[in-house]
Amino acid sequence: MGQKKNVTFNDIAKYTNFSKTTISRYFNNPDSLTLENQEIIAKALVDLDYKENKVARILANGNTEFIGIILPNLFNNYYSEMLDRILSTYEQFGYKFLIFIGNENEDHERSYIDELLAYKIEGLIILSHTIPSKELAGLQIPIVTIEREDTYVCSVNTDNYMGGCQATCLLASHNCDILIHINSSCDKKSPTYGRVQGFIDICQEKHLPHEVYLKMTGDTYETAQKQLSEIVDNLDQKYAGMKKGIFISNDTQANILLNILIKKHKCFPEDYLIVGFDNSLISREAIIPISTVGQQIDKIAYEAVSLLVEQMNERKKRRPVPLKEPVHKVITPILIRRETTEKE
Amino acid sequence: MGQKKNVTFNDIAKYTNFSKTTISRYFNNPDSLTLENQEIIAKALVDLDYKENKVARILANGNTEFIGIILPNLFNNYYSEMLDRILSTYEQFGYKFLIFIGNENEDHERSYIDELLAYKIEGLIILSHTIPSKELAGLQIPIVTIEREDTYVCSVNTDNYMGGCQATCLLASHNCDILIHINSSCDKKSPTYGRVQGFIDICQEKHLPHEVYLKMTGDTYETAQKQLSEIVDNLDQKYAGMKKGIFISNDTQANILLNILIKKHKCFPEDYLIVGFDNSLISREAIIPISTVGQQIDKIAYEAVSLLVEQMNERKKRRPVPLKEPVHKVITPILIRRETTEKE
DNA sequence: TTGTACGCGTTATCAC
DNA sequence: GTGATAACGCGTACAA
Repeated sequence: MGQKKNVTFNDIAKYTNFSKTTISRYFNNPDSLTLENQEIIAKALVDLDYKENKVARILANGNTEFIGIILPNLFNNYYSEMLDRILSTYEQFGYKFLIFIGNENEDHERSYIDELLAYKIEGLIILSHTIPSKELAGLQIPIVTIEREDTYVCSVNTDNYMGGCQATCLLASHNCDILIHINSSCDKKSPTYGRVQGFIDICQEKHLPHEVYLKMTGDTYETAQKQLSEIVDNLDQKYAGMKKGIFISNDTQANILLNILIKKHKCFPEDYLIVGFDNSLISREAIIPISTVGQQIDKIAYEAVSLLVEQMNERKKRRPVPLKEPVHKVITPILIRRETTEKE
Repeated sequence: MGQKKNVTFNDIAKYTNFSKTTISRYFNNPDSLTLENQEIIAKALVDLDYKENKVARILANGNTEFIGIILPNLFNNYYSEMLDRILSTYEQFGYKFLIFIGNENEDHERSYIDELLAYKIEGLIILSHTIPSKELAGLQIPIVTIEREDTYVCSVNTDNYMGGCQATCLLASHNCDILIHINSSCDKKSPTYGRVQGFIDICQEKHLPHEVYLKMTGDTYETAQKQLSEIVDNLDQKYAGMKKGIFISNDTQANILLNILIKKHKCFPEDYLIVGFDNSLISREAIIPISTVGQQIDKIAYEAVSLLVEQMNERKKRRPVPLKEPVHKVITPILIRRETTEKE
C-alpha cells in the first residue's frame, strides 16, 4: 500500500496506552470519550502522522460509499455537464464515484458493471442506452437511470412531452404557417419520444399544419449537416413564402441547421424560427443565440443521486422495505427564448 | 454489504472440499491447478453464484488499482474530452478512476486528495491549477499533471510553444500586414504562456509587425464577448485596410471573435484571419469552421496514464528506485487549417 | 499440486 | 467510559 509501514490503530493504541477499540471510537463516536482523552489521541495522530484507511473500514462495516456510473461518452456536452453535477453532489452526500464510459458497447458495459459490483458499490447510475432496464433490475442493487428506457428501474427524466409542448406553443404563438419537427427515429419507449408526441398533440389540438421528419441519424457532424441541408432545400421549396417554425431535437442540430440557413440565405431568413432542446452550451455560443427547451441538469443530477441515496439507506436498515414499484421522477424543462424566435 | 450473506472462498472451499488457498489460486494462478480441479471449482462458482470481492483483496495485497483524478470542471470541453480519453485507458491498463471536481477551490481540493489517499489510490492525475506542484510532490505518491504548473512533479503537456509558432507561421504565410495575439494574462510558469512566447519569437524572427493583447479574463461568455468587441473595434480602427492575422488563445474565444466580426460586417471580413487553439468541438461547429492548433488529447491522456503506471509499477518492486527528477513529457500539437485562414 | 496459519486495518459485540 | 476478541474476505509464506 504505502512505501513504509502504515500507522494503524494498533500503533496509536500502544502510543497512547488505549485499546484499538477506543481509537476506533475516537473517529466514529468521539462523544463517548472524555475530552481529555480525545485530546491525547488527537495529539498522537499528529505525532505519528496517521492516515486513515477506508479500505479496511469498508471490509469491516460494509459501507463503501461508492456509487458506480456508466455513461455513453463525455464528448456530448449533455453527459459531461450531467457528470459534473453528479460529482458535485459529493459535498452533500459524501458518496464517491467510480466511472466507466460505455461507448455503446453492451458487452463492455456488462463487464464494467461486474467490476463495479466487485468493488461493492452501493448504487448505480446509468445514462447509457444499451442494457435493457429489465436486466438492470436483476442486479439486486439500487439503480437510477437518467433519460433512457426505464420500465423496470427507478429513473429521473426531463418531462420531454412538456418540453415538446412548450417548444411547439412558442412557435405557434408566433403565428407560423407551418410547424416542423425534426428528430431521429427514436423508440416510442425512449423518453425522447415525448418530444415528438408533444409536438404532434399541440399541433392537432390547435389545428396547425405540421410535418414531422424522423430520419435524422446524426452519428457525426458531417452526416447531420448533409441530412439537414436536404431538409432545408425541401422546406425552402415546399413552403416558399410561408413562415416556418422548426422544433429540432437538440441544440447541436439546431446550430447546424442555423448555420446552413445563414450560409444559404446570407442571413438568418425572416421566415424561419428555430427552437432546439437541451440548453447546451452551443445554443448560447451560436452566431445567433438559439431558443431552446432547457433541461435542468443540476436538478436532474441532484434528484438522481438523492433517489439513489434513499434506496441505499433503506437497504441498510435491519428490515429493509424494497420499493414495490420503480419510482420515476420527472423534471420540468424550462423554455428559453432567444433570438431564433424572438427576432428584434 | 449485500442483502444476504455473501458467498466467500470459504463456502466454495467447503462445497468443493478444497482449501481456501486453492480457491484463491484458481483466480490468481490457475495454472497451478489441474484442469480437472479448475473445472470443479468453476462449476462451484456458478452453483453458488459467487461474486468476487475486490475490497477484501485490496486489504490483503494492497493493490487498489485506483487512480485519483482532480479536474477543475467538466463544462469546459477540453477537460471532459480529456477525462473521456483517460477513462478509456481502462481497457489497456485496468485501473479504475475516482474523480473529483475541484471548482478552483484549493481547500476543497486538499480534502479531496485526503479522501483519495484514504482509499489508497495508487496514483494521482491532476488537471486543476490551484495546489502548487511543490505541495503535490510532498504527497509521497506517484503523480502526473496535465497542462499546469509542474516544476516538482511529472507532467504531460502540449508543446504550447510549438503551437504558438505553428499558428503564427500559418498567419505569416498568408502575408498578413499585422499579427495579433489575444490571450489572458497567464503566469510565465504556466504551460499556456508558451503560446505567447511562440507568437512573439516568430514575429521577431520574421520581423513582422505584431501586437499582443493579454487582458482577457474570460470568466464568462458575456465578459469575453464584451472584451473581444472592444478589441475588434480597436483593430478595425487602428489597422483599417490592413490584413489582420489573429491568433487567439482558445477555440471558444475564437468562435466569439468570429461571431462578433460576422455580425459587425455582415460577413466574415476579407481582411481578417483567425487561428484558435485546442481543436475543441466548437471550432468545427462554428458557422465558419475555425483553423486551430489541435491538442492531441488522446495521446496526452494515454501518456499521462502510462507515465503514472510506470511509477506505480516501480513502487511495487522490492527495491523501488524513485525518479531522481520529474519527467516532463511533451506532446506535439497539430495545426488544423480550416476556413478562417484558407479562404475559398 | 494442495493445505495450514496468519496477516491486512478496521468495526461490532459483548463484557467490565 | 473502556477493553478483549472475533469478525470482514482474501493473499501468501511456509509446510507437506
